[in-house]
Amino acid sequence: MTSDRSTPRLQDVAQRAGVSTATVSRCLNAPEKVVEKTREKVMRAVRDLGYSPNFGARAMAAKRTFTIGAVIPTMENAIFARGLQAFQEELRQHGYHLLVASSSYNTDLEQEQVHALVARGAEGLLLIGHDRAQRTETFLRQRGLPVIVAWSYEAQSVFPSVGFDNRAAMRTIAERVLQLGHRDIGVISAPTSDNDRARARVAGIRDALGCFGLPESSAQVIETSYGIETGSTALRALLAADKRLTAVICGNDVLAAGALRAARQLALDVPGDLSITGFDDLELASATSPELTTMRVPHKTMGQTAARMLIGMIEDASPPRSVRLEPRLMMRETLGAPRRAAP
Amino acid sequence: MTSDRSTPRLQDVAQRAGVSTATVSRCLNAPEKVVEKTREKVMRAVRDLGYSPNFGARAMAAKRTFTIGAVIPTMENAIFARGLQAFQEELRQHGYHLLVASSSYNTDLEQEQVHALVARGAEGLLLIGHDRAQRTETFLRQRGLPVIVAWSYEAQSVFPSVGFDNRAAMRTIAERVLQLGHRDIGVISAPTSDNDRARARVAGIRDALGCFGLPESSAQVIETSYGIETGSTALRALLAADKRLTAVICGNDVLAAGALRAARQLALDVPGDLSITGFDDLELASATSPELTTMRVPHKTMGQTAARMLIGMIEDASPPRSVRLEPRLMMRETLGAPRRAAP
DNA sequence: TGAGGTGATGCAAGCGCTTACATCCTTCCA
DNA sequence: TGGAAGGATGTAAGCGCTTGCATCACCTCA
Repeated sequence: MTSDRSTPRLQDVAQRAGVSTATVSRCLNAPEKVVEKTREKVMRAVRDLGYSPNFGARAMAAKRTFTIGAVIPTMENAIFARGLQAFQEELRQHGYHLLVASSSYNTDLEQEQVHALVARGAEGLLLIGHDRAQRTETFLRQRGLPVIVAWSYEAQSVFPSVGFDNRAAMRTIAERVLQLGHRDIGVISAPTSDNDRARARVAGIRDALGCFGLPESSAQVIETSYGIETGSTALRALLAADKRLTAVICGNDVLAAGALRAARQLALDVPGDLSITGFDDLELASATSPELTTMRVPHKTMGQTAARMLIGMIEDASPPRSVRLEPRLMMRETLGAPRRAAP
Repeated sequence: MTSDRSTPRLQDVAQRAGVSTATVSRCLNAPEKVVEKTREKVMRAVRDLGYSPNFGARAMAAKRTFTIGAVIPTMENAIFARGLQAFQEELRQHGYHLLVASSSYNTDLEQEQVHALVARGAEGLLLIGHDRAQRTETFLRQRGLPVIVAWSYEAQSVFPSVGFDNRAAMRTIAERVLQLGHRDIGVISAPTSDNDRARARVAGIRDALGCFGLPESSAQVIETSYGIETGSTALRALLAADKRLTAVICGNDVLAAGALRAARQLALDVPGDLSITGFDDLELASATSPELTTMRVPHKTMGQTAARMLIGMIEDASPPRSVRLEPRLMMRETLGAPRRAAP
C-alpha cells in the first residue's frame, strides 16, 4: 500500500503511525477526539513525511472549503491591493482563505474567473462594481452563492454592496472646483466601458455642472487607461484643444499625478495656472509636489466590512444589507482659485 | 440520481444530455473525440445547467492541475504586483493558472502558504528571495516540486533563481553618490530581517564605502517599514542625528519618496542641500518633483522568465538554469554634487 | 454478403479525503 | 464480578471527476 510516490497521502501517515486513516483525519480536524498518545504518534508521522492534506480531496469529502474568492480588475492598481489586504486579514481571523483572480476590466474574463473560483470551491465571492455580463449574474444566482460587490455603493443592485457613492463623491469635488470660479474645465477619466465607477464619476461632474447652470459641453472629457504616462499625455491633449483650461479633474490619483507631471514639464504653476484634482488618496497623492487635492476612499474599512458581510452570509445565511461608506475630500495643494476670475 | 442540490455535477449534465458521464468529460477535455451532434447536445446541457467542473475532483482524477503558485511578501508593494502581472500573463498563454498568497515578509507564514498552495495542487512555485525557513526548503525538496526564486539572483542557491544582483546594483548607486563627493551619507533601508534583498542592498553600500576607503560607520543606517510616511519620519531622524548629511540612499522608491517629501517640508533643496536616491523605478519615481534618481528593475522580464522556466521544469523536467538580469541606473533629478565639497 | 476495421460511446475503477456507524476496550458501580 | 456506559478507534461508503478498456454501430472492401 505504501508507494514510492513523492507526495504522501493520509494512508501513508496512517500506516507509519500504525493507525487507521480515520484517526489521522481526526487528529488533523478534531484533535480533541483523539487520545493524547495516539495524537503524538500521528503528528510525528505527519512531520516525518512532510504530509500536507490534499485540498481537493478534503473539499470533496467535507463539502466545505473555507475559501472565499475575489475578482478584482487588476493587481496593478494600488487601491485594490490595499482593500484586498484588509479583506484578507479579516478573512484570516475567521479561518477563511482568499483566492484572488483578475479580470483586466473585461466582463468576459470576469465571467471566466468567477467560474474558476467557484470550481475551486469558493463559498462566497467579492466582486468589484456593478458592471458585469448578464450570464455571470445568472450563474451566481442559480447557485445561490453569497456575493458582495465592493467599491461602489448602490441601494438597488442585484448583489448587496459595500462602498461609496462614486457619483456624489465626484460631484463634491467638481462643485468645489466650480465654486472657486473655474469655468474652463477638463476631465481625465479612466475608460468608462465595463466600469460603472468611472462612469459614475463622470456623471458626478456633469451633475455639478448642471447645478451651476452650465452645459455639459463646458467640460471636455478625455478617457485614457491607467498610468502616470497616460495621464501626462491626456493633459497635453486637453491643453492642445483648449489653452484656456484652468482646472483638470482626474478620475484617479495616478492620472492626476501624470497630469501634474505634464504641467510641471510645461512650466505651468499648479494651482496658480492650473488646478488639478485626483481621486482615491493613494500614498502617491501626498508624495507629489504640490500634494494632490483628492478624495479619500475608505479602502480598509471597505475590505473589512466586505469580509464580515460575506462570512455572515455563509455562516448564518444572514440577510445581507448594503453598507454605504463616506469618502472624505482631502484639500491639499493642487486646487486653488483661477488666477483671473471667470468672465 | 438527479438532485435538488444547487450545484450541478457531471452526472446531471450527462443525464440531461442523455449520454454517459465519460462522454461529457470528453466533450470538456478532448472535444475532438466526440462526434459533433453529441457534443452539441452536451454543450447545451452544460449551458442550461450552468455547469462548472469541480476543480478538486478533476485534479484528483487527472493528477494534473495546470496551476502554479506564487508566494509574495505583500500585495501592497507595487513591484510585486507588476512582476506578478507579467508572470500571470505568461502562464495564461501556456494554459496555466496562477494562485497567489502573501507572506508579510514572515518565514513562518511563508511556510504555511507554501503548504496551502501545494495542497491546492500547485505544480510549481514562485518564491521571492532566498531567506526562508529550513523546513520549507526541506518540504519542497522532499516533494521535488519545481521552484523558482525571483527578485534576487544568486548563483549558488538551493533553488534556481531569476533576478538581479541586489548588492552589486546598490553598490553602483552608492559609488555614484561617493564619486560626486558626498561623504556624509544616510541610509534608509527596509527591514533586513527575513529579507535578503534588503540586506544585500545595505551590503552593497558598505562595499562602495570600502572601495572609497571609508569606514562602514561613515554611513548611518536606519531601518523602517514600507511606506511614504515612514520614509519621511526616517529622514527626519537621520537629520536629527547628523545635520551635515548631504545624501540619503534609500532601499526603495517609496521610502525615497517619503524622504523627498520630508526634505521639502524642511525646506531643503534637493539635490542642492540633499541628494536622495531610490530603488525599483516604480511609476512613483517619475511622479515626484524633482524626479527620483533610482535603479530600474526589469520586473516584467523577470516575471515572464520565471514563468517560462517554471513551465519548462514542469513539462520537460528540464534542468533549470539561473538567469541574471541587469538593472539600470536611471539618473534623474534627485542626485547631484554636494554644495560644499567634502573636507 | 460477411469479415475486419474504425470510430464513438459506455462501464467502472480509482484519485485522497471525511464521517456515520460499528466495534472494541476501559472504567465504574451494584 | 458482571454488565452497562462511554470513549477511542476502525470500517467503508461516498464526494465528482478522468480514463483504460470493453462494447457497439457502422462502413469498407473483397
